[in-house]
Amino acid sequence: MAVHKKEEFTQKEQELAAFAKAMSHPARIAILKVLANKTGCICGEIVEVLPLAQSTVSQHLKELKNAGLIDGETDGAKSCYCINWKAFEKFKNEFEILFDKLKAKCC
Amino acid sequence: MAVHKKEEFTQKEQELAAFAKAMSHPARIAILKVLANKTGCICGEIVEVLPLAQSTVSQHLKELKNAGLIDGETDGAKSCYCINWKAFEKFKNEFEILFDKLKAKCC
DNA sequence: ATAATTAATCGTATATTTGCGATATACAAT
DNA sequence: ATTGTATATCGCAAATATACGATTAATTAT
Repeated sequence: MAVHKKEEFTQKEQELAAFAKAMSHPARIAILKVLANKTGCICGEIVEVLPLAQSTVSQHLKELKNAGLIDGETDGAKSCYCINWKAFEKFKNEFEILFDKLKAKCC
Repeated sequence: MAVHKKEEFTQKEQELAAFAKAMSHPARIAILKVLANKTGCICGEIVEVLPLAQSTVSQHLKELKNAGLIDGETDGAKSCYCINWKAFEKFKNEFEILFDKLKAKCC
């Protein structure tokens, strides 16, 4: 795009969009699923279950972390990731504010 | 990307990702807001409230329609759009299946 | 019939995303 | 000390997304 126009929108709109963007790739959905289906955090096990190169998975993890959807800490060779449920709660609420309360008027 | 890898993921994962992708731009969130805040469908009025060129808005509308988030019909010069609430319901359900039922185990 | 209005589409420039191999880094095991 | 293992980062190529102006198509107003 020639110029960025994203700044022209409201904070909430940008937040929701950024959240959605983080979930806009099946690999990242798959990663979230793996994390959500386990209690607590996961160390390793993520690269193996995905049909992608290790570097690619690492990149997707980084994006999810940047977006705040997951927490992750690296101690040397190993690293652990887990879902940031608080962030999901926030997203869910905003999503509901946006739509649920208006559903009665549905066409 | 050199090769498409999206097909390697499950149908559900791809659906959720596609849905999220449609909402991954603040302009599209803003459009959905405008549509959601009115009863029924809206003819016109959309281009004026967005800080984007008419052609750009039209493109965003097309993407939302392709993703199934909105319905739209064009009769000549005018066109009308409205939210596809059924699609939103579906997304919301899948989203909840993915996360809500697991929240109890939260770390 | 002509002009004005509305909205989709085309062509194009630029930015971002996706993906991988290669490399780097950090620790663990031998 | 050397080797192995796990993961992050770099650099690149290809695909997609974003944005706009110009054009087109269809309708409405004059």
